[in-house]
Amino acid sequence: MSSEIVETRTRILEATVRMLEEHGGRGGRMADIAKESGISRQAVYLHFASRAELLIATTKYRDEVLELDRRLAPSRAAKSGVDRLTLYIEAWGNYIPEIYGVAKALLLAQDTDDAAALAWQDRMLAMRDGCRAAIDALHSDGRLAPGWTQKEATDVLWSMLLVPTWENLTIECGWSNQQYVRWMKTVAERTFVKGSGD
Amino acid sequence: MSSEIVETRTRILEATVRMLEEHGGRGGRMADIAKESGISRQAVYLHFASRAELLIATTKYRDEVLELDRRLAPSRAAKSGVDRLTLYIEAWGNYIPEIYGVAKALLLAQDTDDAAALAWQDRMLAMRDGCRAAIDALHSDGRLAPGWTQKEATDVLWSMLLVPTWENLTIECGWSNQQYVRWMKTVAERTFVKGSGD
DNA sequence: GTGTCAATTGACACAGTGTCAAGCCACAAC
DNA sequence: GTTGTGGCTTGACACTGTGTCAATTGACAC
Repeated sequence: MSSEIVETRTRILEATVRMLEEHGGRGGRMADIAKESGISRQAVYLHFASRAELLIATTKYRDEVLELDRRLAPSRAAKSGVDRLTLYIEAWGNYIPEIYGVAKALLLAQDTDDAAALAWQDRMLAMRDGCRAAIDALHSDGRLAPGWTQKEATDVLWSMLLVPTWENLTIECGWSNQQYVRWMKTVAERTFVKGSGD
Repeated sequence: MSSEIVETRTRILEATVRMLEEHGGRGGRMADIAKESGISRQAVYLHFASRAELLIATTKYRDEVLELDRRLAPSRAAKSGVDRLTLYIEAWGNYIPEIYGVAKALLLAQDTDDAAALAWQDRMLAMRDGCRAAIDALHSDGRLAPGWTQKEATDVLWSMLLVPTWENLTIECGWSNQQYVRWMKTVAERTFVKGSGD
């Protein structure tokens, strides 16, 4: 039955998630993942051609399971640019901790694997689109702070929402995720919104 | 003569810098570095016990050669908190591109090597001190924007000045370094300085 | 000459990825 | 009932890169 194929594949993906979440992206060798899946190391290669491919598939799988699209809906439906901006930060900021393990592994795999680098870049460019949409909405409302071009503002917003920044604030500085979301919103408002009374 | 030891050691360090700058932190295997130094691979191990140790030594070496301390002096001598903040961003922002290759390599080595992780963390904590000093100065002037605790403001400033953010803005977004410095100053002022007229 | 010391050569252990070939086993078709 | 077929197993092996070890060379110092 092909449902068994799917079953094994899914079992590998779930095991990968578990291993990576547990080790924070480090470790999680093919042999470990195989063991965790309850199959042989070679069997993993029957489903995924390489470690990079497995990581990429796991990333996509997580996005589906965690319903990234649904989480972004409130931002898309926002009535004002300011709302769009803060709702986007909220959605993304609450999403990062859920994907951190897998994301970190893919981030690290970039070093040695071009396919992984490309996949991560794709992922981040999709995230950039959300930033761009928020900045564009702000601009349409005439509330983009003076001095910014839309591209520059998008680039900065994008960069400040990157995983390493989140990583530093939460893991290194000990912030809660709530704290992260709250302050990123504040920083973004003060930085990008015209006349944000402080 | 021990001057010859130093000479070889320095030659290795210089070669390491060249290799890492060239490959943007990727590549630069021990064999490559040895070849670039004009000695055998094993000879490198006579001077540095491991790749991680070599990377750490190279980082320190660069800080000395590039006179990081001297570059930070203007910020330390600043009369106002606002000046201290912007001069610090300027110094650090202009320093990153000079160390990027080596920094990136050390950053990547963190994954597999605990000593490298520790060394990088040390390095970043030193950078955090500069951020803290700037925020403290701002606070002393009574110009820290309302809402911030000094720790939180320090954490955010620190995080936004991290190498990956610079990397994304310059390499990914194609910004010039001048552009990076200018906008980081602006973001920091709008975010942290009370009554920064926008 | 003898000692010392940096450096060389070449071999090897080890970890982790990825490949290959042979075989096992359950289930389906005829 | 035997013949496929497909998913999986086992075990061996190639390859890369790090780090170790031992024997040797060559220069310079005393």
